Order: sequence, then structure tokens, then C-alpha cells
Amino acid sequence: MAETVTGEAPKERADSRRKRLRLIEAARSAVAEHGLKASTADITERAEVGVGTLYRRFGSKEALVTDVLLDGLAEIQAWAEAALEDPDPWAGLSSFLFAYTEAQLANLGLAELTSGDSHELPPEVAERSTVLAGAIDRLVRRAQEHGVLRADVTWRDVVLISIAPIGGVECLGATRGEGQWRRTIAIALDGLRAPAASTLPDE
Amino acid sequence: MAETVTGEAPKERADSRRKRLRLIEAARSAVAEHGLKASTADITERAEVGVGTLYRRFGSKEALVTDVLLDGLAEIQAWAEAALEDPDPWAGLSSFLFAYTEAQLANLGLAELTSGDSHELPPEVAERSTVLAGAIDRLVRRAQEHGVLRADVTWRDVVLISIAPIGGVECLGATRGEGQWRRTIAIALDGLRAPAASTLPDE
DNA sequence: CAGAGAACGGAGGGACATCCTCCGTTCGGA
DNA sequence: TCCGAACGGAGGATGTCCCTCCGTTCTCTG
Repeated sequence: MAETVTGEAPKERADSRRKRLRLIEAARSAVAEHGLKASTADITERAEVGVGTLYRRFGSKEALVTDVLLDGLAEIQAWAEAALEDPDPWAGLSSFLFAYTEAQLANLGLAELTSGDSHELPPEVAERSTVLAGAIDRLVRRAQEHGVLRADVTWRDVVLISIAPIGGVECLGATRGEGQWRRTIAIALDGLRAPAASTLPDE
Repeated sequence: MAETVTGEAPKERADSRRKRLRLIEAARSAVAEHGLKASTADITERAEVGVGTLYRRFGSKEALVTDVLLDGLAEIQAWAEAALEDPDPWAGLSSFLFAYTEAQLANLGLAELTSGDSHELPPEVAERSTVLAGAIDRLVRRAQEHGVLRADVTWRDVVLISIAPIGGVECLGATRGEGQWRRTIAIALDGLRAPAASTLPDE
């Protein structure tokens, strides 16, 4: 057999690789649309693959979904770090906030992750979330040190604002406009600008 | 028999009345906690009543839940009208916003109703929602006419802000503080004050 | 090109969850 | 005391979802 001394991975068959990639992409879109509770049937149908294939490759639905979440988190982490490089601290913070919210609108799973809707998260996902929180904290502090962001807000306030327009598609029966969420963020950003017009209550 | 000429309701038996009231109260708390998908088991257990009793009295789970929702909406409607009587238009709007948000935090069913999470609502509930939207619209316009609220916002912006802190109990893994939601609303209110610091994007 | 075995598909087992009906039992009120 | 209204909750019907199993198909190698 190919039991070489190096013990390398035994080379993936071409069809196998194709379906593995299709599964990951399918899981991404299923989680984006239905959140962390996306079903195996939903994923395998999008991938045009049998359920068996999913379990042979990933062992469980959760393992596959975790992969997808980590990918999404990594992308947002990259945005946050890029925003920290922006010479204008206010522009960095506000553009990150728009991007983060838009990402959550496009990906329900990410939104559930951020808001803690799903009560049990894989430890690795929880850990990467904490790292992201740290980056957002740095964005906030930098803006405050430059005097462009009111001094009494925390990174938690910013995260909470980012998820503000998520969830639901209407408001009191009226259809929500396509750009409605940008207005909410814009209003909140005006409220975040220094100097503060009022004092915030305690957390 | 008690078949009187007046044909009045045949007088409710004492135990029957007691359990009916218990069911309504139980449904209120079940819907508050679990939203519109609160189960019959959840309701009947809280009421310490058999499922049969629920169906004998209300015909279906939906009828009972609808009753509860209409009650909740009526209460909020009353707050909105009281806010319209406030001599200070800004105080009226902002106090209503805090109260509305707090009500949704305390009652998940109401929050789902507002955000349109539940795709099928009984027509009567939808109708009362529209009436509430009208009252909020009047609150907004009055504040704008007095020049205390930026001119480019609509009642939809206000409703969307009211549901902003709903959903989820954390942010990126950190436990959300008890008063966190008040901060979000306070920030948004600062952003709503006239004069506007920026121009809002289109809806 | 043919054969070995890796990879595949999807029916179906098993484990819930949920709504509502049905009927033997209990209890209030005259 | 006794009748019928009201009760409780087991269970039928339906649906959902995760994952396993095994006969079938396809890839790669010699």
C-alpha cells in the first residue's frame, strides 16, 4: 500500500475534492440564509451531494458549520485590522461598522453568533469572537484618544449597534426598505460623535 | 332550563372562569418568554391546566395567542397616546421610545410582532399594528414641527431603533449588561436630535 | 482497458417536538 | 344528592432533523 515512511495524506481523489468544496460553499450559503440551524438537507441539496458524503468528509454537521463560521469571522477580523490602519480614526470606525452590519445582514449565522442567540458555540468559535472583540475595542479607543468619538462608549455599545438593524424584515407591518439599515447605523453614528449630547446610563 | 327570553350567556361556572383567567396569564408569560412559537405544553403547564381545557375555551392555540398580542398592543398604543399629550415633544418621543423598547425586551412575542419575524399574523393584529404605527408617526411629526427632532427621519427609523437592542443576550461572547439596552437607545436618541450632524441615506 | 477499492447517494431508523382530539373522571351548583 | 358541565392528559397524526448503512458508481493505477 501507499504506506510511505513520511506518512503523508493519501492524496485526495478528484471527485472527492470537488464535492468537498461544493459542500463548504453550500454550507456557507445555507448558514447565511437560515442561520446556525441550517439543516443537513438544506446543505446537501445546495451542494447537489448525498448526505452520506457530508458525513464521510466532515463527521458531523457541526464540524462543517464551524468551519464556515471561522471563515466568516476571519474575514471580519481582517476588516477590523484594516480599519485600524486607516489614518482617519473616525472613518476607520464608521466604515468598519457599516461593513460589519452589512456582513451580518448577508449572513444570518454570523448575526446569531454575534448576538449570542445560539446558546452553545464551539470553543474555537468563541475564542475567535473574543479576538474580534479585542480589535473592535482598539478601534474604539483609538477614536476616543483622537477626540472624535464620545468618551463614554465601549466596544460593547458598538457591537450592539452593529446588530441593531438585524432580524425581521418589516417594522410594524410596513415593508422595510433596502437601505433602511444604513439609516439606523447613520443615526447611531451621529449619536456616537464627540462631543456627547447627553450622558449614557450605566451598563 | 335557564333558556331565558333574553338568551344571555349561560353563566360561567366558577372553576371554569378561574382556569380561563389562568390560561390567559400563562399564555402572556409564555409568549413573553418564548415568542409566538410558545407551545401549548408550555402554556398549560404554567396555568396548571390540562391541554383539553385550553382547546375547549379558545378553540386553538392561535386564538389564545392573538388575544394576548392584542392586549399587549393596546397597552403600547395607550403609551403612545399619552406621549402625544406630553407638553414637551422631545420628552414625549424619547420616553415612549424607552418604554416601547423595554416592553419588547420583556415580551419576545411583541418584539417578533414588531420586527415581522413571524411571517403570518392574524389580520386583526396586523390592523392594530398599523394603528400603532400611525400614532408613532404623529409623535415623530410633532417633534419635527417643534424643531427638536432632525427633519430627515421617519416613523420607520424610530421603530427600527426601538427593536435595536432586542434579540440575543450577549455581544461577541461578552455577557450583556442589564442596562446595556438603555445605552443603545440613548446613543440613538443623541443621533436623532436636531440639528442633524450628517445626511441620512435613502430608505 | 480492466480491476481494486475509494467515494457516492439517499432510503430509512431513531429520536424528538407539536397540535389537537377523545373519553373516562371529577366537581360545582341547584 | 345528583346531573351535566368542565376537566386532564394519554395518544394519534404529522412533521423535522440527524446520522447510518450498504448496494451502486466512479476514479485512478498498472
